Amino acid sequence: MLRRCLDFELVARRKNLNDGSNCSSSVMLQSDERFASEDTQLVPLKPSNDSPRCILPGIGLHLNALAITSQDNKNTKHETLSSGRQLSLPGSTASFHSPKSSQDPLHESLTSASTERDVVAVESGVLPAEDASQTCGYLVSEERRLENAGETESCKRCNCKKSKCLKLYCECFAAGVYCIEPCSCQDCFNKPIHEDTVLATRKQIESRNPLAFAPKVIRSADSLPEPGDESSKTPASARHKRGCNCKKSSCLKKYCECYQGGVGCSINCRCEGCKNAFGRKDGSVLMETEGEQEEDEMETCERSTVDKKMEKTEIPNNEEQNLGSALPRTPLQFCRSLVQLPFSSKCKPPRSLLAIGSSSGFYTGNKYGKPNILHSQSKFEKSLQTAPEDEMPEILRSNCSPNSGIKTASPNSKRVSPPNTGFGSSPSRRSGRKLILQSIPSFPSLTPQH
DNA sequence: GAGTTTGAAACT
DNA sequence: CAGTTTCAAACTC
Repeated sequence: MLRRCLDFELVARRKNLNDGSNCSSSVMLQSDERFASEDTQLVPLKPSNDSPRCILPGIGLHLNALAITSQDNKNTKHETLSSGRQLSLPGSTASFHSPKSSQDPLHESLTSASTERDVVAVESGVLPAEDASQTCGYLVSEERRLENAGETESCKRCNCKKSKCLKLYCECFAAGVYCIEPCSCQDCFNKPIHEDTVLATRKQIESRNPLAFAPKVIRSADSLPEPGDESSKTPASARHKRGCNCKKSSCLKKYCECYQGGVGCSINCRCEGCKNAFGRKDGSVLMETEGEQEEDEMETCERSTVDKKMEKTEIPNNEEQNLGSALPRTPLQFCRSLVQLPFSSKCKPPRSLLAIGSSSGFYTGNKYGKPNILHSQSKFEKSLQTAPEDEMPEILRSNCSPNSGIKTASPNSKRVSPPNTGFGSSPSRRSGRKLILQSIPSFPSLTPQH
């Protein structure tokens, strides 16, 4: 069901966005396709577009999906609802294997397949109406966001010089997508042409750290919200899987992965002087709407929890003001529950976001500043909330929750201990991975359940 | 745009 | 596993 919901969401967006800016529409479409492809376990793709990162479709999904989608979007745009003409390529693996010098072709093929699926699903009415309704708010926002992105900046990707884009230093590689045109990397091996190398490297990295390509920000299972049940949302539900280790940034800058992911620091963090606006390691939460303000206002951080509570209530108001719209207020919980922020001016979605989820759509190149992230997210949160969790890999849920989670890795160690974890069991994650890497021995059992 | 800072990733 | 180095993003000027 969850998966279906996501797909639906995507589809809906697609439709809505078709008219939107190129960027947005394309992105959205991509995501859709991506999902579809995942379902089918197709392999993938390569991101073709410029803004794969701008929008991440969701949860648990691999970035590759995005990549794929980007092109897909384009394709879909035209074809979408119409015919499923497409490719001659048989979608799946076959396409993946054949490295084509030009990425587009590959993409196209992959995309097409997925696209069709989406369309079919939609048309068939497989998706529940509910989903659609939930998605509405999101869609609207998304649309807006996309527009903004298109207006403002073009998405930028990696800029690797020495890593050959084969290490986690490379955002593209870390996200599981191939580098594409927008990248400014040098000696890049993260391309379809070097598929073998990429896969081998990934395997190597995963052997060292099975969760290396897993979403960095996860939501704990216990916080799984019921759809529409805001009360159950827990601010702390989203956490960085491994925790940060910030020393100087006070977790107030994007150097901090927790902050970058829009989540609060947790007990897993080894940060010093944590002032994370999304939640401090000690459990206190700063509710400032404007993250930047927070930086300036140290006092705020020092406020007692009581004060903080007060802030929480206030926040929503701020949002409204900022947005100048009728956006629903965002309960504190809301802010935190969602995961990622759309920080980037560059359209690059927080990595973790991608994984987590659904929210991906939210992040985008928003022109809003960091703080805005919250705002924008809040818009969608309601509708989206359910999705993220759904997509969350079981493994993450069960093992990675802030409390139990990855703790395998002691709070002090960065590296995640190798698998014995139930990592492999998570269908969603698996599927995402599959898209990218055809198959990874280490996760044999993962299979998308539909 | 160049240079600096930062912290994750990689290495020893 | 701790310490160090490398790296590229984030940030500053």
